[in-house]
Amino acid sequence: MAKKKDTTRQRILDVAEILFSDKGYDGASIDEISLTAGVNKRMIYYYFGSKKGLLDTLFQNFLRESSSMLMSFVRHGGLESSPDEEAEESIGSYFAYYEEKKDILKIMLMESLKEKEGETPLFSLVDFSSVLDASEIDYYNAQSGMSEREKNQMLVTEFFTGVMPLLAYVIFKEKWCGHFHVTKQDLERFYDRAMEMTHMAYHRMQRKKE
Amino acid sequence: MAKKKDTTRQRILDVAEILFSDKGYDGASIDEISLTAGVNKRMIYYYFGSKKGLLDTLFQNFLRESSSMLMSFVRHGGLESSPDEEAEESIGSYFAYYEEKKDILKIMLMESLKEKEGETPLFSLVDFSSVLDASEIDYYNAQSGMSEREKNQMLVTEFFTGVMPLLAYVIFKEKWCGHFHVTKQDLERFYDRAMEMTHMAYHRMQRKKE
Amino acid sequence: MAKKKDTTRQRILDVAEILFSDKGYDGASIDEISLTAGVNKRMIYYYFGSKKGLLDTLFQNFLRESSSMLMSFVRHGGLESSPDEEAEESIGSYFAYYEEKKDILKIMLMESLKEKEGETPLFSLVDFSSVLDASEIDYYNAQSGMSEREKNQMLVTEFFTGVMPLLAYVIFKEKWCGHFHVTKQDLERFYDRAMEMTHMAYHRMQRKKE
Amino acid sequence: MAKKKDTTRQRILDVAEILFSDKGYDGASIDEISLTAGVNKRMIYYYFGSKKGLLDTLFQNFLRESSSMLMSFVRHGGLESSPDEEAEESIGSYFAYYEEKKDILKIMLMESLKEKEGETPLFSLVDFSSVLDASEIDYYNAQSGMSEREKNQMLVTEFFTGVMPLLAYVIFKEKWCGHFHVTKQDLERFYDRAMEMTHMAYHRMQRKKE
DNA sequence: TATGAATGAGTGTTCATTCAT
DNA sequence: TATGAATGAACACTCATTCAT
Repeated sequence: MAKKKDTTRQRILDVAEILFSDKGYDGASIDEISLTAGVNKRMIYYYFGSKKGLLDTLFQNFLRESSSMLMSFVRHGGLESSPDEEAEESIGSYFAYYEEKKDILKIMLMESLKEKEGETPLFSLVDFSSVLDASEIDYYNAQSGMSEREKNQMLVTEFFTGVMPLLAYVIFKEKWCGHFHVTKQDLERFYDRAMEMTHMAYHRMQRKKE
Repeated sequence: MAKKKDTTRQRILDVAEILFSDKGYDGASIDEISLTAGVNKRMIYYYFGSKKGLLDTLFQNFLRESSSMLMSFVRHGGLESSPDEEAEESIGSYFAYYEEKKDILKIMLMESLKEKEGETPLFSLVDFSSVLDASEIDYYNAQSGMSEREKNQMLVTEFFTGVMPLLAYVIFKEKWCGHFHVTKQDLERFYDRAMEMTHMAYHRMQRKKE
Repeated sequence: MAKKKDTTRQRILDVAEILFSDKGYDGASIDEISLTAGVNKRMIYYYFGSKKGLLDTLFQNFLRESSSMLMSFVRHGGLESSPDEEAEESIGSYFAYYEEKKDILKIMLMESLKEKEGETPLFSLVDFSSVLDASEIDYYNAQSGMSEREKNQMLVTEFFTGVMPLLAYVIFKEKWCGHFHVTKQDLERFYDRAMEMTHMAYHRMQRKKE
Repeated sequence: MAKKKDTTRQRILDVAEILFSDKGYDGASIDEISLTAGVNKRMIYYYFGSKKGLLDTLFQNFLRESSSMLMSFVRHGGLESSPDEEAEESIGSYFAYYEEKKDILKIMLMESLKEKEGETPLFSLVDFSSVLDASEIDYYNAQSGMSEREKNQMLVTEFFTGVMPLLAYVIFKEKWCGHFHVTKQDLERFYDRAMEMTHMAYHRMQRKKE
């Protein structure tokens, strides 16, 4: 049914994701997006209202998709309550997901760096409060047995020593290989090892505590 | 060195650093920079040739300054060969330096995210080869007793699990506090603790090995 | 006459009258009209062919309505041949009619100000030739006993010192009250008095002559 | 001195006055103005900041010019305190001034018809409060011996039965001649006669009263 | 009667850069 | 060193109108 109908809209979204990621939101022009997508410029305004509306749609689509991942992660008690093998697997799926979504993640990082609005889209990657409703949060809090302080500590640790390195890795992978003359396979080994020795070591220790 | 002579030039540099940091290189216009700095637009071209030249000057000034820090770090054998207290101190000075230079660091991150040019200014933060000459590098390599592979592993670990978290912290500090409703002091404690449990734990282990 | 049939068409006309009056013909867009009227944009073209066609329909509807008023006015010999009380009453109905139709009158004034086309819709307010057929005009001319010159003088006097002040009054009423801080009631009294002392005084004198 | 310097700016103003008058503010585009004036489009923004700024400049220039006329009119006690011949002469100069400034007057009328902003530039034609300072107004009030109510009555009478007819006359003169097939000379006679019998008659009566 | 999708030309505005002095 | 004036190309966005169904 929605075949012919959605191609134009979807083609715009696909092209916008690539161009925003490559040149930044400001650097990519409506003209270039419409030209690359092979659609009339006006169609972007027909479907998304404005350039900002196009960006917001990209973000919302991503959040809708990724929220299920974040929710299942939270519901299963995070990494700490799982046995080592499960945790590894969970990490692996995160790794793959970030690889797949690197374009939109890069756009989110870029937009988060701007000073103007209070919005910092990147925080949505670790902020369940935006994806769970109040009752779920209460339930989770009760079950996890963590104080507010412990929860904040966990968020900070996850974001700055877990998410940010992974984000940087998927974004800078190619450039690093080119600059430092290493193969992709080697870089992946180095990165895995680095995370193993730092962030993963911390998670292992946390699990032992319990 | 001259005084009157440099005020115009320096004022341009100061304003450009702030505006590029706030709005991005593309987002800040020559008109706005000259207006904010209170100088004639033409002066920017007189001193820096182009908008790109202005950005390059900012980067070069930063690299000239920070290279001495990186060099002394390298010459003393990195963190591994130092006793714990010295290492702590060294880390502390890094922390303070990044705080102070957060504007230019943010610009470097932003520019590094762009796809077009091969340049990734952010890598200069860990790449001694750009700051040491060949003979020094040879000497350092011989002295450190590290294989090429070990050196690469170290670079990756430092960049992704050391530099990136710190960079993210100085850049997102204010925004994090606003979004998650924590005080600056608390966030700093959380961040310190996070780094302690991950990156610093790894450094401690490295030092023990030797 | 049909009911369901005319709602869409009529809704478009109603909205167009308001929006053209508020923002001018150029300032009001087809998009806004269709959105406000809650009808599909294409319907405007179905019913009126073009934006210009919509405007023309508004004008024609008004002229069809007002022509009967103008005709009865002319047939009864204008204000001059009536006794004072009838004249007063006639004036009063004009006043009320202009109040009621101020939106369309305002549009006619706006369009009359444009230079391009030869059309000056506002003139239709005093030009019986557009509303009477040739034989009626001949009959009227013979009966009134006015020369061509006297007729032209009368038209000029009516339009510039009768119609224009009334038009300006209904259009600028609200704005005048806001700007000069007078109540609507006071303004109406001032305006009535002004017309009494100028235009009405002239009509009284004309009646006395005969 | 200011010769070469002012040509571009002045040429823009001249062309804008004509095009705004012919096609309306919305109907005349920046492209057309710059093209007709033979200047680069950007120069309009260089000198006036925006299209609105260009319009405002036109209005301000007119007000600065005409304010002296309005002030001298007010200072000499209006028409009422002058002998008949002087009054006639004063009226004559008004007539000529409106003829000369008909373009800008037409723009002011057009803009006054728009609903949006509270501004009604046309009112400035009779509102001394915008052109005199407080002490002058007080002096004038004391001297004229008019009550607030009498002053308001006078403003209303002047605007609706004096200014509006004259405005309509200078704006619609050509179109009237074309539509009703009368010569310019005849129309002027008709108009003069109409004003003589209405507005001027009122002024004569006012003067007699005193 | 009705509609969602599509179009090309045009809107006001801003860009980094250069000219002449 | 400094400056006011000028430029062409690009920017995001809107216009009245038409297509296929």
